[in-house]
Amino acid sequence: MDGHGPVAAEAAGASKPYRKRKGEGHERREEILAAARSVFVAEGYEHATIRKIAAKAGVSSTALYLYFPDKDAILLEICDKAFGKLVARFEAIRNDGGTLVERLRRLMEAYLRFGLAHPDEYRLIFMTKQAIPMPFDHRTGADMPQGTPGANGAKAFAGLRDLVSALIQDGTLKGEDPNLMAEVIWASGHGLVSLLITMPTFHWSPVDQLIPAMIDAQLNGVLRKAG
Amino acid sequence: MDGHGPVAAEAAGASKPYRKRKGEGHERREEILAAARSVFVAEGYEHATIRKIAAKAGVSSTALYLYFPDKDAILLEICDKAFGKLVARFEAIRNDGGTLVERLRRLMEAYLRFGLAHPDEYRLIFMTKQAIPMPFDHRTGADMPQGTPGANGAKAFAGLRDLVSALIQDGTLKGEDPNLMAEVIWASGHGLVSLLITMPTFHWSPVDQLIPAMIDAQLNGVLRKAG
DNA sequence: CGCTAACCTGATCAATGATAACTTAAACGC
DNA sequence: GCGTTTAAGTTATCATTGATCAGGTTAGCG
Repeated sequence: MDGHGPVAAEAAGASKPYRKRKGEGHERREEILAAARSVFVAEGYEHATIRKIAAKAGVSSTALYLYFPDKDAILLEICDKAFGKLVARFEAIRNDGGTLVERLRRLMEAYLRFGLAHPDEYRLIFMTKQAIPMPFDHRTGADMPQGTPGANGAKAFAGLRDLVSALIQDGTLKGEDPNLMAEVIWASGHGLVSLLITMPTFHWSPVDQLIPAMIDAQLNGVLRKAG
Repeated sequence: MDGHGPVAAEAAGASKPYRKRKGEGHERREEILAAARSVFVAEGYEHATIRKIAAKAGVSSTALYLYFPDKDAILLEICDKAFGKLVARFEAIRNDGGTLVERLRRLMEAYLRFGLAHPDEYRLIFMTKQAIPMPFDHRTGADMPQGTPGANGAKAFAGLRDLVSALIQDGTLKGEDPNLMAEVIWASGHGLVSLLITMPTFHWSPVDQLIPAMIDAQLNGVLRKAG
């Protein structure tokens, strides 16, 4: 009992087929992802080991390598799916009512709250040395192949950048280069999220003061007249 | 030859004493720190293993545990020393000439450039899940015991906070709570540094545009009139 | 000399990510 | 039915990692 080996498929009673039918490996893949997800959110990145995930999925640890090249690929896929929700949220906000400035404000708040609500995913996507390839060239706008890990992270940035671009064009926002300004805005938001995640023991001001303070400071600093 | 064991003390020729005299263990401690530093900056945090450090120091891997409780303690001490330079820099800037606003601007730029110049140290202090204890209560101002790991990181923040406090008192800076405003300013700077470190493959605008853009945005957003 | 405490080592552990070689059963052709 | 192929999984095993343990050696003192 060393962590290897399959777990009795279904606790008690009749045994279910312990192996997928031919051509249905993708189901096992999904099961592994689900198991990985639960281990990952429960124990965090570092403690989500291959063996724990395998045990939870009811397969041997090696089975994971049939469906994923390595551990990072599994967790990255989970995180990228989580970011899919943020992208959807961004899309909704961009097509929302209200002025462009109001939308930018909501976008920033959505980003901050999302990061704080999913700290492990956020950390894996935006705070690990294993820099996500980011094969998406947001400068030329060339789309990256769908399904690429990190695609949703890049999409989210593109959403911000497009909104910033519109604000520059109608003269509301200072500066000329939408990429530069979007990078600055992103960085300031990222700074708050990542510091709060990394240093929970620091004596922070209440988050509900920090979030508007950060957004106000950025908007005031970046808009031609107070937002 | 498994990575254990002492390395021939001095490549060729007469052997030097392979053991420190009694009462001179602190020298060995310094040698280990120096070896750790060189491995750390050369190979980065993850690849700075106990065994590599020990080999470079010319002692067995076990010897490291005579002087440090664990691996993190070694690297943290190195990083904290590096941050000592930043603190000194901050102190110099705060006692500098120029207006308070000019000092704040220089402080921010110094922080950004320091982080980008020492990415591995920066990462270990401010970007690892192993949240530094931060036993320093910057709210009450109670000093933490000297030598505590992370002390210099906390000191640096205190330096920023005090400058912000002075700016609020003389009416130049918006807001009321110096801690809140300092946290916002810190976070925005940290965001830029950490993103640049984490995602080197992203198509960033040139750093020499990003740094002033970020500083201008923050200062404009946070000062009562444009800085 | 002989003792003691500081200094340092080799052997070893448990956990981790990953690979190689082998087994089992499902599907297909006949 | 019956063999063959091959997807699906397993067991055994590696190398590496941080860390501990029990012991050995030597400096320095009385």
